[in-house]
Amino acid sequence: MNFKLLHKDKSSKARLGLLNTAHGKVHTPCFMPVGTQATIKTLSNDEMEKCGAEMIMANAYHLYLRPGEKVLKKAGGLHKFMAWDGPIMTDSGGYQIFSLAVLRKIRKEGVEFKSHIDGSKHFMTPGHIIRFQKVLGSDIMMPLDECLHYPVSRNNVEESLKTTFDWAKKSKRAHARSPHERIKPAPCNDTGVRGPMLFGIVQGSTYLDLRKRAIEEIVGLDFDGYAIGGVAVGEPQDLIHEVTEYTASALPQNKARYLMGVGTPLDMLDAISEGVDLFDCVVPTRNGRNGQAFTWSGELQLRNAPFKEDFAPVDKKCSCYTCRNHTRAYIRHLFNTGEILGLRLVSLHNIYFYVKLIESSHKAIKENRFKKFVKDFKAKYNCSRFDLAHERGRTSNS
RNA sequence: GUGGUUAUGGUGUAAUGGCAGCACGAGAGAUUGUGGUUCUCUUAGUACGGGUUCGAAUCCCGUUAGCCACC
Repeated sequence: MNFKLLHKDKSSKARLGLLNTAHGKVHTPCFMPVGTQATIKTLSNDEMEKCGAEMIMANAYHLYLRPGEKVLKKAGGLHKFMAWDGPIMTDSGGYQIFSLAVLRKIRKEGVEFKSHIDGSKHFMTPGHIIRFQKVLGSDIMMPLDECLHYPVSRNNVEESLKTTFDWAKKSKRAHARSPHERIKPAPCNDTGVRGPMLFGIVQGSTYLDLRKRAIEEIVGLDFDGYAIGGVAVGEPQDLIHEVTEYTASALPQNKARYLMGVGTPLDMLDAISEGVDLFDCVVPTRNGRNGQAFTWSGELQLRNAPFKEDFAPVDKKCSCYTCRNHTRAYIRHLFNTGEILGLRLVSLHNIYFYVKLIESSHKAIKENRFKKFVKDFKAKYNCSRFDLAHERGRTSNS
């Protein structure tokens, strides 16, 4: 078994688990920082390890276009290429083909699209993408799927689900056919896992009965874990949680559950209490590069004027490198002057915060008080937002 | 001192006598299987004082300030 369920919280559906991969163990719930192009933007591997990140995410679509299969094969796989020894999950690129690439044509066999970089034409089948992820040496592979944006008609979802299911079957077959020898376990690896895992993806937009059907079909194929896809693609907050809760609770207990592309700290805590184990999201890094910091007392837009002479750390309760050494005023200055260090400092803090938030969740789940943990966190998180708005109101009135 | 010339948001610039516009800046917001990207919104101006005119950033007079040339 690749996934072991260790404990279930008694106050919610939250769970603790252990995911064994060819490159080491992953404690779930786990947040995976996103390193689309074989790098967590602006951060070094050393910094990621110090943050405590266990597994990272990369993207087959981007790496297929650049640097390409030839380079990655010669490099000896993605782990060697980017010098990251830990577990790596790779997204198939399904999402990118539908969000970035132009002129895409979906056929039964696969998808034809033009590169968003140079306009070159490509044709990808589910089999190609599985084989490429094996060249990468991915620990957890994702199959090609179709991710629809919200809102979308029921008819379109039904049609799309047929394609995604068909591609899931083909991915599964391609995985079974091709050998695993490209995975070389890390020297210290004691998980006994040799090959890559393949997860199945559940789509179905916000139609719960279609989700139900998709779950039955995908679970019937028996994947190593299951992903909830097509969530947080433009729908309102309450729908995100309704769909997540429904889908998570209908998935098998003994397999890892991965909520794709989510989310904010609040989204993650809600999803954990609904029984989700894995997350990836660009928010801590992308928003970090735009000056938004996540803290135990709320979100800060560090470019905002009130921080001009604020010589406190980003978060008093945080012990990351950024908070131990620098002030809000300094970081605001770096953003205002376009200095690269600003992007790095906030990205670093946000990743550290996300990892620590998840670690605190582990403790709370173990002690069966996760529901209260979430309630307390939310109270402080929203309270701070109010305080800041209140302060702003006061300064503008005076 | 004399002659010439110029003066438009914080900055740089538009506007045959007829709705003062643009860019940057500044202030805020958005971003969920990556956009260091982009988008949205807000802010703020005819140097000062007179005159001509239905109507003046625009024409006339004066003041102030800057720039150029000549004593």
